[in-house]
Amino acid sequence: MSQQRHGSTPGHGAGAVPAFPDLPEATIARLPEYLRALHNLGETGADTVSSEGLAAAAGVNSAKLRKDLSHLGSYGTRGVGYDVTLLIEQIEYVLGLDQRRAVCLVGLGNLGHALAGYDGFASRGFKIVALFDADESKVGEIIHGLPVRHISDLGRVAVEEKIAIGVIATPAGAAQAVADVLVDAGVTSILNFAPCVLSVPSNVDVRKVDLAIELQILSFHEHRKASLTALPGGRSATTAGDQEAVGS
Amino acid sequence: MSQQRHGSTPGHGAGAVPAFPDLPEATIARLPEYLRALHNLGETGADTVSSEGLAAAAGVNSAKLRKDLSHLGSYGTRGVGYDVTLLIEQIEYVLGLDQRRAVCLVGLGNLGHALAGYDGFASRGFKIVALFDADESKVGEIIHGLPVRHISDLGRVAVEEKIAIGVIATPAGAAQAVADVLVDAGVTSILNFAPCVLSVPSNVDVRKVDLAIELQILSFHEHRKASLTALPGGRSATTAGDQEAVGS
DNA sequence: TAGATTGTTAATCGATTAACAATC
DNA sequence: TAGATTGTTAATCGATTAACAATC
Repeated sequence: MSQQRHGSTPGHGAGAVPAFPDLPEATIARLPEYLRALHNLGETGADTVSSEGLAAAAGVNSAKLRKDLSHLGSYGTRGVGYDVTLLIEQIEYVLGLDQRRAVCLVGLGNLGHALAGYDGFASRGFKIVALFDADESKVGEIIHGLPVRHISDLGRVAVEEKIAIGVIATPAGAAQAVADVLVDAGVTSILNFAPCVLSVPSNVDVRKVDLAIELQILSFHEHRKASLTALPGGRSATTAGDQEAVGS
Repeated sequence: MSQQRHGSTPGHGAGAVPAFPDLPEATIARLPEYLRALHNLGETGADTVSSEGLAAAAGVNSAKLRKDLSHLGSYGTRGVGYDVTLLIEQIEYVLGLDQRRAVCLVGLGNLGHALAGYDGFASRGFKIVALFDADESKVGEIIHGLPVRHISDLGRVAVEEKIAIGVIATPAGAAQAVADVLVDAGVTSILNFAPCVLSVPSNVDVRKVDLAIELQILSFHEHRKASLTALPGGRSATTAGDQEAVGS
């Protein structure tokens, strides 16, 4: 689901060329998936890829892929497909991945600890530059090469290090206060792992990842499937469904 | 965004009362958020809550909340609001949280280790009952009270322990093989943290959490906001936007 | 009864999809 | 040219929202 409203760019200067494509939220959320698939294809040595091929690799249908890419402009060649390298460059440009963005991580419990060491960040255009925790006994500890600083330094360091994205991995009770400090320090993007709603100004983007919610959604479907098999006309779980790839 | 297609319950037995409400995917994804908000409200001693109040606590607007809840049936009282306890019971029933579901976790690297110790699972209706890894040197290690087993035991144990949900936290290269074993063992719900698309039969639900993708989506918005401030008619990031809560 | 708030309606909006004309 | 595949159109579908009648 989309996680954040964005005021549709109000009143451009008359006649100004829009510096930036106005992409549908659903498209934005899929671009990183296409990018990952393209990187994989590039490693296998492919120079070009058809919408059909890329769509399969990204787990979507080809009409949706072409529609999504058409919002970026016209970077395919009819009869041929898309140039893998060119498309990677285009998507990375739109996603703003041509510049490495500084990330700070707040909260070094179980999850924060794991996030601090997560390879996927560094390998995909992000650099964790600072760690913070409220627990004095953790301050000074070196985690994956970075020292833990006290949360009271967050505001100052966020400005100094030009933090672009703040990741909140604190307990729910502390998350809003951390968000407030981040916002005051000028951070306009927050990734929130705490199970709570954050209140922020409308120019700040928040995305939320809630692991328990993901399980609860799966639980709903388990419940639904169980009730179907129990139903008179219901299809049994083992016979139902054609073998088909997943995604959307 | 929704992550999985669901064949719309085909051909019920004639006249059979549907055992289960057919909820929109977007509604399902919000129910856990409402549930969390309701638990918070319950702890503060509230007996009833209005759609306005609950919506605010869950970060959505009240029309959406009422529409969502109307799909469950009619559990509010006009002029009064919703009974907190009753609504909790209803949502928990629909989400299938009245029965504790057994979860297994595959892949005990950085992230898997953190997930194994994540409180949010146990406290919200799930129980991790087994851990698996391909690395022989990890087998036998006790992590948060559970022994790590070798992945070759996954199929057998998944059946024995009646695993309802498999969580994949392996590297991307191993994820599909793990999914195949889970599916063979009859597991029909998978939460995938590996950055890759899984191919599974259509009766299996997959949800995907990709941390780097979340950052890339935020990066897009950072890029967009930066391009706005550079624009002639653009609003500066610091003056833009009314102070408003986030969500949806 | 008067006030409050739900549940529903209907309009609107955005996303998906199939089909195909454009074009390499 | 013939075959392949994009980019776009238009129809469809699902989700959101404001407004309000129903009703506690």
